[in-house]
Amino acid sequence: MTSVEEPARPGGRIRDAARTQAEILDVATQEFARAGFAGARVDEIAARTRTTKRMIYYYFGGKEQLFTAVLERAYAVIREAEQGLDVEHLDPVAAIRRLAEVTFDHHEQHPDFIRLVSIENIHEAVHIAASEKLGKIGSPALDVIRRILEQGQQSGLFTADVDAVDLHAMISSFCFFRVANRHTFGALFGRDLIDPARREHYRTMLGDMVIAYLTAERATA
Amino acid sequence: MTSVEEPARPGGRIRDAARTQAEILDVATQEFARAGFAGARVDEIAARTRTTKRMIYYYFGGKEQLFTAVLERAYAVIREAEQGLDVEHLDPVAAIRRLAEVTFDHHEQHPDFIRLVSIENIHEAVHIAASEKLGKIGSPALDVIRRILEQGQQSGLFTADVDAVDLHAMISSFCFFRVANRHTFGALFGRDLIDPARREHYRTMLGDMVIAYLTAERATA
DNA sequence: TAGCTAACGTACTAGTTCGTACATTGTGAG
DNA sequence: CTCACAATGTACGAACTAGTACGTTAGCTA
Repeated sequence: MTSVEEPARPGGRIRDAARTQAEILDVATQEFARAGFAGARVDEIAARTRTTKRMIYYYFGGKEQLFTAVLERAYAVIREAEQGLDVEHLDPVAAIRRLAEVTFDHHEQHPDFIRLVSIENIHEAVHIAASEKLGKIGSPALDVIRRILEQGQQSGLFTADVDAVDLHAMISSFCFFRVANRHTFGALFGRDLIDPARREHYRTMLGDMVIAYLTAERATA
Repeated sequence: MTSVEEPARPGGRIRDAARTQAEILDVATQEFARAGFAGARVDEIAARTRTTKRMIYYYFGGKEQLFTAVLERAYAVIREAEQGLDVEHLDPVAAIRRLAEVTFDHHEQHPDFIRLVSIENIHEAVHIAASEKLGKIGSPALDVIRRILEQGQQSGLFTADVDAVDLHAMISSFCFFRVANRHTFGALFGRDLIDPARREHYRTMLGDMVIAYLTAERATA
């Protein structure tokens, strides 16, 4: 989260377009994640900024476009994390496990991102569809998965014939659910999925699950 | 979904408290699922009912309580489906696979339920916490899982030392993600997780994954 | 059949919320 | 130094929205 924290120059306005925009995005991210799109209040966002509501409309055009901008920046962060993925030197099993751990860690560390994605799904991804930036950016993680999978399958280590997108879905679903559904799951089953005491347990469980799936003897269909 | 469809008696009001309440709940379920809690409009719910907004407040008290009532009924439906689970006669592997399939099918058939749960998580499960009905109802599925797991572990078939709650989370996460994140996933990766053509593929994948995890040789820690 | 009450409808209000018209000031270019 | 425009602030309004005050009717019961 690129947060902006310079103290206001005492007396007189500050004129810094980039800073103002970044600050609006920071606060808007929190507010949308807190209350959903409809529940978020433009006035509330403005109030928690060092600028005014006028600026939100000046820079972003409206509530809808602001939400889109928030989404775009949130996705940029995860793409960046995936860019830094360096697992090509590992053997396929270790590489997949490492990849799963990176996803696990990122989701855990960015609950606001998870909430934004949940919210965007309630709105059937209209903002992503409308965004040029988000439209056709394939995840860098996908390319990595593709290469590891190929290696593992050629060497005969991986028996499953999944493709990269499906494996990505499998890993994401576990990591996403753990964060997104934390509250209802906790309320209904009395178990906090985010409890630090169980963190390693779930992190290992995810890796075990994925590797077990990839390396299991498949019924000769 | 208990839907109400009797034609209105022509001329003159009908007086049927149960029917009115059920109809309000039906419409409210759709409206909340469509737009989230804050996005849902009480007036819109009333308009699509054969009764008026006054009745919503008469029977439910307010928007918040109406949402709670909607949640309560939605959870009652899934509990009912789980009650009908009859897998005790199967061997552990088949039983787990069957259980996963039932979850898979139910989630797919009740997208509104999934959306409501997503929405409730955005609100940090306050309505579940406030509800007496939803507070301490353990899922019937959990008991079933517990028994199957015990069987499988005693017979040495299952090597993993998961407990029922974690296995439930594992199965749910895949099924939930597939429905809940359908839109963003489709928009970003160009793959519709709900495409009927891939339904069997994912249904099998889930079973394979869970069984592989449960039966894999674990590293002797 | 009179009367009582649960069930229902109409019309309204107080407060909110997104968005904008208009006025103002900082600052870099020339 | 000044001038043009980007950046900013103030004040307001139109539309919406949850919730309610008050009046009406159906249908059971005594």
